Amino acid sequence: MGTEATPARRGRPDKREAMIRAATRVFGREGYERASVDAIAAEAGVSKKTIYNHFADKAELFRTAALEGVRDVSEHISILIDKHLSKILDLQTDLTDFAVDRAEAILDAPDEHTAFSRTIRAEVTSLPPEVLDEWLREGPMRSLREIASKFQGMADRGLLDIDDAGKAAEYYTLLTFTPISDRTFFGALPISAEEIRELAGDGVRMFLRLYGTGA
Amino acid sequence: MGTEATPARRGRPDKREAMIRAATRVFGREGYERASVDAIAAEAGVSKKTIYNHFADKAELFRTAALEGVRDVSEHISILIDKHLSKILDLQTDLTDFAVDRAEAILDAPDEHTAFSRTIRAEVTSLPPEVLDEWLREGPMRSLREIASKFQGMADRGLLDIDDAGKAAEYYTLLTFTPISDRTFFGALPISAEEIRELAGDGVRMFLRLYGTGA
DNA sequence: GTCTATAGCAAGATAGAC
DNA sequence: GTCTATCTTGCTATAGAC
Repeated sequence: MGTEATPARRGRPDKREAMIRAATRVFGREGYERASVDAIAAEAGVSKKTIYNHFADKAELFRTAALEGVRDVSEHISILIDKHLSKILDLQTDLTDFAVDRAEAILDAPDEHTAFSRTIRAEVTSLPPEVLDEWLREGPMRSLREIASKFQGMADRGLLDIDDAGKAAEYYTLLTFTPISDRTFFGALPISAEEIRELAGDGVRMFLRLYGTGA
Repeated sequence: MGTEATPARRGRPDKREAMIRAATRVFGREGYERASVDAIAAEAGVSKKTIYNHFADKAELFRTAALEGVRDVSEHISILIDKHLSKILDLQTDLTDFAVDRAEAILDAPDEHTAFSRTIRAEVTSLPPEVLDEWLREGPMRSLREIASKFQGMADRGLLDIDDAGKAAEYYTLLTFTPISDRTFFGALPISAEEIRELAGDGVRMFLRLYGTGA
């Protein structure tokens, strides 16, 4: 009695987590269509039926992995934002360090989060619009909001010359993250740590030419 | 006698073209795995066997469509480069007009070239590396080279303040094309002509703050 | 070269025992 | 809830007539 007090306790949460982790890896490695539920079950160490007991179908498993995964990554980036953008000692250095850490967190993430995000981007036209919306809100838009908030604080202290903090955060991302993302096809092609740092540093220099105060 | 004088005459070139066009559309609409050779044959108005007579397998059909398609798009962009970047009357206007036309040529292309390019990007990890290399050379890298060449000419005439024309062309693309490409997931989500023009114009203003001479 | 028909297989989803 | 075994579908690729 009472063994199902919380939703999380239904069906052993560790197995559910194993299924989602396996789904993330296999979907990321193979893409949605090529990924077989058999392979996911094998990699999770459960039977296929167990997967169908927890998830209505392959699509629901994918959606669940997408939304839980993007929250994990966002949470990680949120921590990086606090670490690098709270107390600024040197703008060029701190903005570059954050850019490097963020690029590695997104494009070189463990547990195949990177490959899975690439699969999500490949499936935008097949994805239900509301799932894509939620993924964007919980992922890219959340990070953008948090960065904009830090930039506003820097502007208030005279460190940046900004009138629209949201736009500045967008250009910061465009200049320091997108070149790395584009060059590697979102983490699919290899890139050295040195090259990441160089691209991030170049981007920050450009960003400061647009938004710096010379302070 | 002599009906097979040129390779192009083998097997009616119009049918070959129809198959490649159909492949481009179906691969673009469905993605590689979901696209069935049956559907491609039906859309081309030929039987499936005819496809297998011309192409060894589904993968070769995909590769052929990829490389012929990227040449078409590059050719189109090459014409736009000559049209907008040869005689500069007003930098902001000419650079914006080119950015708008290029974005529409790539992200709103007829015959599903846009959707097919999106599928290629989704398949980078499954694609043979040499095919990806050739696709990059014939596509993005070719356009970049041509833009850099025009920028060098402008720098020589004192219109731009540039030391590395290749880098300038990369930043121009990053600032005027990538925001549109990112926002639409490479043409998957709709965007208005006004918004394209606004994003392109903003990007050019940023570009000129980085590379303009004030002339 | 082109078509109709089919072999052979992989994968999503389900049934039924425990 | 979990597993083994199976049903069913849809697809790539081929065979064989014209």
